[in-house]
Order: sequence, then C-alpha cells, then structure tokens
Amino acid sequence: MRHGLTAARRRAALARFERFLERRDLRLTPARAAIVEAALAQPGHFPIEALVESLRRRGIRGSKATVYRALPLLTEAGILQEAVVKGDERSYEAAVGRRHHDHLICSGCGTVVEFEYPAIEILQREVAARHGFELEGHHLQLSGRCPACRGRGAGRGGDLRQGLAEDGS
Amino acid sequence: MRHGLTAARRRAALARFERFLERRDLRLTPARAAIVEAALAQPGHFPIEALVESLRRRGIRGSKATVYRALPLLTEAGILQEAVVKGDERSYEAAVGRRHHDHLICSGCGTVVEFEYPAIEILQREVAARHGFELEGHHLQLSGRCPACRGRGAGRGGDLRQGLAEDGS
DNA sequence: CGTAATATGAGACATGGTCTCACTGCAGCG
DNA sequence: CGCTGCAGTGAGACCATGTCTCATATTACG
Repeated sequence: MRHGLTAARRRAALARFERFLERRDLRLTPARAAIVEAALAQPGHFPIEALVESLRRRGIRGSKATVYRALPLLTEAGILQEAVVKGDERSYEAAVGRRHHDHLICSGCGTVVEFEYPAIEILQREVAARHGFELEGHHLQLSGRCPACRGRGAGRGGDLRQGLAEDGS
Repeated sequence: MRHGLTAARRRAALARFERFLERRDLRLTPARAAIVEAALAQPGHFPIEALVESLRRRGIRGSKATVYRALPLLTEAGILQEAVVKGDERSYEAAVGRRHHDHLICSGCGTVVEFEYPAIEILQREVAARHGFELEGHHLQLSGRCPACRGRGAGRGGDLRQGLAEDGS
C-alpha cells in the first residue's frame, strides 16, 4: 500500500470529521469527504496544489476554492496540520494517528526529517507561561546539512557571519 | 532617539557590510548603503514593504527590486535576520548588536514578544546532532494568547481537537 | 414538494515576490 | 580624458499563491 494511512484510519478520520462538522452545524458533503480522502492519501508532506491536482485526477472536480475552504476545517478537526512552510506555499500533513513532531530540513538537498522531542515542547510551554501566554501552537523548524550533503560538497559552508554583536558600543 | 540602534552601531554595520561585499567582489553602492541605513532605522520587526516605503520617504528612490536584491546580502552579512513570517509576507529585524532570540506571537492581537532561551537552543543542537545534521539555523515561533487577550474575549478557545491519535489503529 | 440555508465551482481579484531589460555610472585602460 | 565593460539600478511586467464573489447546485426539513 502506498497510502500514508490504512483504510481503517481513513474511516476513523472521516467519522471524526463528521462529528466535528456536526458540532459546527456544517455538513459532510461529498466534496468534503473527497478532500479528506485525498488528503489522507497524500504522502507525508504535501502542498495544497498537490491535493487539488489529486482530486482532479480522481475525476472529482474539486475547485481550488473548495479545497482552500475545507483545509482550515480539516486542521481544526485535527485531521491535518500545517507542516513545513517553505517560502510561500503552505504544506500540510496528516495528523491522524500521528504524534506531534517537528521538522529538520537539509539546506542542501531539501530532505525533511521529522523528530519528536518532548523536552523541547516542555520548555516551550515554560517560556510561554513565563510571559503569561497560553500556548496554542508552535512552529519549530531546524535547518542544517544532512549527513549526505555534509560528506558531499563542502558547499557554501558559511565562515562569513561571525557575530557582529561583539564590536561597537 | 527613536532608532533601533545607535549611530555607532550603524557605522559598524556599514563597515561590516562593506567588508562582506568586498569579499564577494561586490560594491557598496549608495543604494545599498541607504538600504542598510534604512533597515537599521526600522523599529524591531518590519515587513519589507515598510523598508521600501521608508526609503521612498527619505527621498531616495529605492526600487522594490533593489531592496529585494539587497536583503539576502544583508542577512548573509549578518546585519539583518529574517524574523516572524506571518502568512505571506516576510519580516526582518536587525541582527547587529543583538543576541539571538525567538518569537512568541499573540493570536489575538498580534503582539510579538521576543524571548531568549538557551536551553531550547541546546536541545535543538542535540536533535540535529542525533540525526547527523550540522545545524545551520532554526525558526521557532510560539503562538498563543497574551495576558490581555486571555482576559478580554474568551475567544474561540478550542475544546475541539481532542487527539485523534488514540482511536482506530 | 417548497423553501431557506449552506456548499460549490469558476474565475476575477489581491498581494508578495521575482524577473527582464534598458539604462546608468563607476573603474580601468589606452 | 574619453572609451569600454560590467555590475548595479529602476520601473514595471510577470508569476504564483491564496482569497473573494456570485451564480448555481445541493441539502435539510417543514
């Protein structure tokens, strides 16, 4: 199977979505169901465009507008979550059946590694509390060079940028 | 003074930029100098648009293109750094004479609080190392509701979203 | 059924950012 | 001291992502 999730999980997600919609007096329309299906069938991280494309390929005409309208619902329902934001376009990824995680991105080849690190989460909560904030979410993205890229090209490894903070004053 | 940095720091930054450009066989042109000046005169975080606007107000016609071209140089030189990315538009902030920090953003009013938390940084480095990555940078942004907004509207505080991870299998 | 509320699709629109290209002006040279 | 080359610049065309509008379709429900 090349889908990110089993059929059972997809069914569960759909049920969850239905419950969510009901609570909001919204309907689980064919279009929305199709979007859920298609979204969960996407591999790991995917840009919205890919989702629209995927719907189109399945013969379902899902207009861009409908998809864009549905995505916030899916995330609010906890079925998807925003993932790596790379420049302009947003990416999403399935949230069902997955633990929370953050991303490590290789600046050389673009590889994305997911990691889970509860200790960091705890500290984040601590920081928020210290400022009187009620933490709602966070976005943590580390960038660096993966093992492969480190070996390969020495690349533009920056020896520039040596901490201007020290001079002056 | 209402500038973010003292004149001394601005001079230092300019000198640094000059050195940087020289190393790259680029020139410190009037336009670039003006952009550095204007950038450092901006308050805390600023969107690119504000910078363009500021240049225009100073009588210097700095075209959008020139500014957009200069910004990567400024960041590479360590004079500016990308800051909060809010939806579409990028923000920058001065990096000179400042310690590294991350951001805490209120989802209610948009207030941005900066914080510094070395412990988190250390953990980040640890995560990267664990995956064989050489850490180059990171982007950490916490979002939540600030004290004021918590007090005020109860808002759309979500009791929805209760961890789908548990069901199914 | 009939009706009102909601959802949809197509595409117009807005916006942030990039690219093109003619032009400018400095640097090095004869 | 005027060429010449080339990086830099400015204006705006262009592009992509995402939002909004509005006419139409669907749904729930009396």
